[in-house]
Amino acid sequence: MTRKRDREQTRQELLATARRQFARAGYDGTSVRDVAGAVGVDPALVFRYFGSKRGLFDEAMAAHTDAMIDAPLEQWPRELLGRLVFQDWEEYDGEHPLIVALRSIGSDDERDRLRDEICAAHIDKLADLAGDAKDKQLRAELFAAWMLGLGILRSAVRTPALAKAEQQDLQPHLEAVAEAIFGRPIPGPE
Amino acid sequence: MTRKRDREQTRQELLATARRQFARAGYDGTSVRDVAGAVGVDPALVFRYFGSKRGLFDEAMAAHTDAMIDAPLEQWPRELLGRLVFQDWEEYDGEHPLIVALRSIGSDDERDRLRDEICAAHIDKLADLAGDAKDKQLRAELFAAWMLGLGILRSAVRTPALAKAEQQDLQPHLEAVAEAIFGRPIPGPE
Amino acid sequence: MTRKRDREQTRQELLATARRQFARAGYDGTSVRDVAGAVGVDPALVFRYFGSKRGLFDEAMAAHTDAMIDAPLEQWPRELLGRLVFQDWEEYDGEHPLIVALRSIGSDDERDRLRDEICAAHIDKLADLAGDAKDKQLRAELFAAWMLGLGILRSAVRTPALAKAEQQDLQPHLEAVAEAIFGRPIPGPE
Amino acid sequence: MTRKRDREQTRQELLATARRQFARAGYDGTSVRDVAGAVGVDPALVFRYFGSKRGLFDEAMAAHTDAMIDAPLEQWPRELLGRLVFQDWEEYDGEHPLIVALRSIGSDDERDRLRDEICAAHIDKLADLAGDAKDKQLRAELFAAWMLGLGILRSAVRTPALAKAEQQDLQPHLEAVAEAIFGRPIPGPE
DNA sequence: CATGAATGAGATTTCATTCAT
DNA sequence: AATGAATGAAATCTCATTCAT
Repeated sequence: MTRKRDREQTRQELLATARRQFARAGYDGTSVRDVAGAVGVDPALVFRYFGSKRGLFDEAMAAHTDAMIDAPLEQWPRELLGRLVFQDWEEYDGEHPLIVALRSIGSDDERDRLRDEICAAHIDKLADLAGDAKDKQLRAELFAAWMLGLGILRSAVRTPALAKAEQQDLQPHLEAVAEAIFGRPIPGPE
Repeated sequence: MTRKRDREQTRQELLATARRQFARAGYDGTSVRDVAGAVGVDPALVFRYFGSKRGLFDEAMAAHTDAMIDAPLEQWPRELLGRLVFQDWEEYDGEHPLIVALRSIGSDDERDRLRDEICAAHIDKLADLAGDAKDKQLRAELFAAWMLGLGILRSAVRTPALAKAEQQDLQPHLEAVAEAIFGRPIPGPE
Repeated sequence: MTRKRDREQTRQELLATARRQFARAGYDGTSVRDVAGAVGVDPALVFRYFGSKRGLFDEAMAAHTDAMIDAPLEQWPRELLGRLVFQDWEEYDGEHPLIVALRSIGSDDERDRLRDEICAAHIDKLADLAGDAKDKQLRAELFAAWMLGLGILRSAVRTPALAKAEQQDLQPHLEAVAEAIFGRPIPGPE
Repeated sequence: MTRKRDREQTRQELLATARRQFARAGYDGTSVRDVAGAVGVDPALVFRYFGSKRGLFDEAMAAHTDAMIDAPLEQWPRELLGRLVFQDWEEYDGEHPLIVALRSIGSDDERDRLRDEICAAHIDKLADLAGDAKDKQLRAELFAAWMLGLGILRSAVRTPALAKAEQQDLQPHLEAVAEAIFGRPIPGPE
């Protein structure tokens, strides 16, 4: 009955389970007991490894934010569409991690941290697509807003058309909207 | 010494306070005690009036979903922009009620209810703007996604450019994107 | 099975029980569960009434510090001997409350508070007995130290002779020591 | 990378650290983890070496009770004053070990053990100073009480005058009180 | 022998909620 | 109809301690 004594493996299992549970039920709706129980270890272990419930949450959510986009600027829109909207996020129980983060904001500090992360990771780079328009930043945010909205409607609200759409169904619309927002054509896949 | 014995007034005060608190701290972050305390009544009253904490939440959030848009079809985009993005939502402590709802989803049933509400109130009508395109519903959802994303970025994430933008700053972008999505020009204000 | 609903009575029972338990087992050795259980109420009630475990402790211990000595200066030594040494402290399970307090110091702040209380309640007044000697304060502390030591040896350590001594057995020694410390005779009971 | 493998050295370090921590924070306020951590070893080692937390405590506290006073009877009062009151107890973080012991009494057995230790080490011998008075034992306890009280007031409560007094400031008072208690002059130094 | 992964019990505290008055 | 005393469940977290490695 006693678990295999493999720290790293146990840690990873806890993180994976935490991701799913936090995604499904939100921060407050998930208890450390739940997570530990699902993995089959004692809740105390969670505190040993992650210090606190929040520590577990942060580490679980941070896991997949790292990966930077490494594509040429022109392909960012399509890349973001793929990443922010058409991932299946099965690790997060089909829930969009940004929404999980959004749902789990519990203080202004956390809100600020989330904003800074989103800006740094997604928005700032987009501004370059607007050339030297005076409202570059705004345009970037307009586009990011669309991505975010699409992600939410598709994965959280599960609106009928978006829920069953595939990425290629959106490709023409993507190009049209990107051109409308950035004021110049953004080439699609050649 | 005892409170004004005006049942209806107390109910309304409880709802108004609940709206603010739920918006600020989320469902789990708000306690019945907080709400009752802020109004100056006994928590037990909340249960007499609303049955349960969830009952209070539902009634508080439902209060302002009613108001239907009563404008000609062509003005829906602008109307929605005003309603979903550029409201100040002071009743909700500056927080977008859709986000409050989103943050408070605690079960699949609640998710379904939220979806149906959003579709009925905002999306279905938009589809008519797409004329007889075969992906009318999708286009409507694409546009709704943008609105939603804008609202979230502006009021919840508080992204810099959007946070200080005024509705008129977005008007040209609104027209461009609407045309891109619906495939035909949507006239701006006269 | 449900308790009589008398707030004040319940409060007093909790305080009385808390006094005994804290005295017997010290602050850390006593759990809120224990106290509430002994009174037959739910632990949550303790928090409702006293805010925290510390709140319960403080109120329980403060209960009997108030009573000020209202005797002429010359009778202070005998009075203190009665109060600090020859009380039976049955409310505190036979334990000297100062020792309970001493045992329960958990931080420097608490130490400081205890010192100030002891000085204000017992020591400062004693200084007047030393007339205008330049080390009045020191003499007062020397005498207070004796009282304290007697109380501890009698009630906490339960040293054989002191444990079974009566106040009158100490009276001659009290007079001798008081005179030795304050440099002048302190009249006994006439 | 692994610690110096000197069992005895590690034991001593653990004991020294334990003394300080127990003195500073009390028995309950000190965790095995703290002690082991401060020494840089694994907590499990503490259990190997000392069996239990209580075992560590007992051994740490017993360490310095041994040293017997090896002076002529007449010099005991002054000797005790030096030992019980004017030690700096730096090993115990400035805290009087008797108080540490007092604070850490957790059961009646422990209380009994402490009493026997105190009597054997300090009180019994003092009785001889009272000559053949019929209340020799009581007088010895009265004097010991004073020492104890002084120690507590000086090191635990940190009463102002005592906290900054030096041993020589107390010498005349010591002689006066000793004479008052034992009924005969006790010669001072030299 | 020593390590450290893992445990189980228990502590304080907070909440939604019920029920006697 | 309204109050507030009381409850029971659950949550986070800490500790002493054990046991496989």
